[in-house]
Amino acid sequence: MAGRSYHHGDLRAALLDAAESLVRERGADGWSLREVSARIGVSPSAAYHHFESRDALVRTLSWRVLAGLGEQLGRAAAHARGQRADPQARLIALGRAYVRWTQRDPAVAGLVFGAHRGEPESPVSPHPHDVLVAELDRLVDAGGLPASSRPGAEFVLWPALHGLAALLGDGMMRLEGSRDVGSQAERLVRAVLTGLGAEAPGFPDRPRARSAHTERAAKRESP
Amino acid sequence: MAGRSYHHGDLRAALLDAAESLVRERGADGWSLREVSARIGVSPSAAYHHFESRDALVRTLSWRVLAGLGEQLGRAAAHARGQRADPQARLIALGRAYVRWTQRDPAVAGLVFGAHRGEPESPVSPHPHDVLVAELDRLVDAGGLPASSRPGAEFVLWPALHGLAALLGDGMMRLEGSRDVGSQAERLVRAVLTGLGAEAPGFPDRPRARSAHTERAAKRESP
DNA sequence: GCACACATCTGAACACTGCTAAGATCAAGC
DNA sequence: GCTTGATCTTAGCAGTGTTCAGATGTGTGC
Repeated sequence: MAGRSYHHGDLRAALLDAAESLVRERGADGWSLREVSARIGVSPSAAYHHFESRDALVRTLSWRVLAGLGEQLGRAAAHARGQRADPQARLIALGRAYVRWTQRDPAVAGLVFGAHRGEPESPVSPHPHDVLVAELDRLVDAGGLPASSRPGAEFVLWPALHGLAALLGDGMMRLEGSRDVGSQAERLVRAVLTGLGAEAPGFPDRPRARSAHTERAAKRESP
Repeated sequence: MAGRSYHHGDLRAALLDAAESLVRERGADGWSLREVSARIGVSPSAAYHHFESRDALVRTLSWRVLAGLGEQLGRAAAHARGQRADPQARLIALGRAYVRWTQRDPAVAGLVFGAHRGEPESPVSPHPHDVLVAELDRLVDAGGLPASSRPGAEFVLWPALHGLAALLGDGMMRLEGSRDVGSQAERLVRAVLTGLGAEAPGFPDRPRARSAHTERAAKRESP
């Protein structure tokens, strides 16, 4: 579109797309910026008018992917079956979707997991973490988790799910057959939720944890 | 030692040491093989007589680090206080040690977590995963976990701990104050263990998971 | 309809990387 | 004391991220 001669219609998006394809084809690190440019038919230095550096491109791409994952998780939770009978059903569906995503796209997942080294600034919306937080709140409202266990619960369930996804994604842990992945996620979510629910009301000095994302969001709302 | 003129006494170990220092100083990716060689005072190509490639060096280093972590975790579990009163104390100590390690050495941890992409062959001993498995078995023996919940329990607790370590390590999750990290690990371990313990004996189609490490070990024992 | 300003992209170059191949240097065994 | 083999070096290749001066368009005000 928009003619392909000198000015490329939307080079920024094209770069991100090409990079994502390359990641999928050759792994999180098996590609170069020059290759991305060449695939689009543009000079190697063109990318620098849209991204500060290669790292910046990777970061931006990973934001895009993360937002897409957030939407997926939200949909998965919304369409969870059996919510009536089982209040945990929505979070289980979320967990299954998270883990399945890692397995469907291990290279992209690896890129995302490795791209956020200490840089909390991320305009990701909806952030997967936020989706999980919302579902935990909803679980409390539905009576599936005692309110006394709620504070900081996301900092138990989120790491658990993330760890499962990460280990499955980079091949450090393997399951037999593709259906088992979901079952494993379900077992993990169930165990964590019932474990949290069984906590004594005044659990020993509950730590106040904050995700980098939440931190940013909080800062934006109260300037 | 052994003269420093032409033949370097133990270049292989020296390379690993220098690489580890560089990782600690500049992050998991902020260094080059040439820099490692230069730091030792050796030509850039010397490393190739001891490692097939840069990746091979990284892999070997991460094995070494992982084995060290395994030992740390074993010691932490062994020296856990309050085992008498609380059968979960050993695993909690292990969890605390795991998470504290990530936080003490985030760059090295990042290297280790990112180095095992699909390559399960790892002569790591004692592997952290094995230490955790042994502690779970011991917990069952001590009556702290029903035997019916034991199968595959490591594939719930291990991801949970790993996720917490990974998120804390790369800055995607932050805790306030250094003591809180341990408390968070404790809460997570407790929740997972009591959650697993509360499972109905015939939990829905318990998946058979295998870690890459266990797989290798099993293969070695039954050829 | 035209000149100008601006965003966009190119070409050439720099310093650096992982890696290879051929040869120099040393230690040890006959 | 010579030879063998391991160990390290020198030189160089192809490819990388990044920069910068300049070419090429696109749109705006006249």
